Amino acid sequence: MLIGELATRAGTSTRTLRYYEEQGLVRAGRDANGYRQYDDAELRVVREIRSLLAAGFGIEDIRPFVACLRAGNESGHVCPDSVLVLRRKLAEVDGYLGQLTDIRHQLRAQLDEAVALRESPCRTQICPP
Amino acid sequence: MLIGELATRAGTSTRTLRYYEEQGLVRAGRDANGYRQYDDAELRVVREIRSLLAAGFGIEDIRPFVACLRAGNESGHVCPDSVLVLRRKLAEVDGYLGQLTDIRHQLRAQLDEAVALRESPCRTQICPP
DNA sequence: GGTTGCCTTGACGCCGGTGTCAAGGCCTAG
DNA sequence: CTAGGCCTTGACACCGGCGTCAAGGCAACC
Repeated sequence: MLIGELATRAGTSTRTLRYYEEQGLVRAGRDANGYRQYDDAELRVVREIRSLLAAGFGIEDIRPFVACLRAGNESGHVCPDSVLVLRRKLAEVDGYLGQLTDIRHQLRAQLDEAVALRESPCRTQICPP
Repeated sequence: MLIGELATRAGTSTRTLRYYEEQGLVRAGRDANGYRQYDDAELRVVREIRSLLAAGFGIEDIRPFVACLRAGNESGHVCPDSVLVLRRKLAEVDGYLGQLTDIRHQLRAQLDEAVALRESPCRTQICPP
């Protein structure tokens, strides 16, 4: 499988695949032409990468998952190193959730306050020109 | 008030204040030396900016709030334009919250699955060297 | 006069995952 | 022979809010 086909099948671009290879995540053989030749298994790897990236993982975080897949596992997240990353990421996400929730409350409060002021009989706000 | 003092009082750096000025958010007069001279009111403006940035707003989003403050309002979020931005941001934040919540569920599920596999009598995972 | 500490503008670096363009090689079909 | 479609490496652009260094002016004190 050439790079264009893999890109299409994985729903991404050739540029992206070359980047993953540069980062040591994806492996490719070479044809006599110098064209990259991909094993069918790489499709799973690329999909795993894309899925993890979409979930907010960074390239470094993804390495153990790929290694886990390459070791012959059905899924990339069953190995100890992957589990560590999963735990860390879960804690991170919980942190973000907490912050976002606080921010949401603040926004809600400010919005309510602004609306209340606008609807009050005495309109106090002065707007820019 | 010179830039260093404002920076200290606002809890930020001179670089940051110059950047805000470059973005048209903060205003400064000039001494005969060419030194920036700040009005006391700018401290409030800078604090408003910092607070909004911390809440995830971008520079562009912040403009209406500053304009609102400059128009003489007690708070920057009572003007119509600010309210629009607040509404938009609230929706955005809700979107992020939804996504993060989904991701959290996925992480949780994958983590639980991995742990279950590890603790099962039949250890199926094969780990990388 | 020299040192210290403020100020000035200008400009590059970062982070991370791509888009995109350049310049060229390989292969196939007309 | 040529046109077109695949491939190659290399390298710059992006986004946003600064950090940080460079080179120099101004003010005040010893």
